[in-house]
Amino acid sequence: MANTDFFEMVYAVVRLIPRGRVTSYGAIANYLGTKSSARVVGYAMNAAGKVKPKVPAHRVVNRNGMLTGKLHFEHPHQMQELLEKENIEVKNDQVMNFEKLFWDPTSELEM
DNA sequence: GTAATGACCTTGG
DNA sequence: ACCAAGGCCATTA
Repeated sequence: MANTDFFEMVYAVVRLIPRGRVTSYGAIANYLGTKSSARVVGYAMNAAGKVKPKVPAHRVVNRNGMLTGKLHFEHPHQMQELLEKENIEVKNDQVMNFEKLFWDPTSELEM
């Protein structure tokens, strides 16, 4: 039953995120054409851990580069750990050099 | 079917 | 500059 194609779209983009790179909900929503539905993107991440294959939701942060969804992970500290493993510096639940590591699908994919 | 919530973003005071 | 409120889309109760 075609589970919300919107979700799969989000998953596809998130899975395309290069290693050591991060993106924001609004960026994905914007790429999908529904920048107003940034909340829905976040909601999609809610089921990310239930979808197959699993989606690297740890590479998705809010516009401020803050790990807002880390609390929603199976293990809150896991998100920061994964990000650090990707060579990404995380301090105070915030991604350092966020603008530098920011990966915008609209610019990388859609161009 | 209506109401409330949410891993957000934008705009107004 | 900082604080507050609204809007959008989908899911769940």
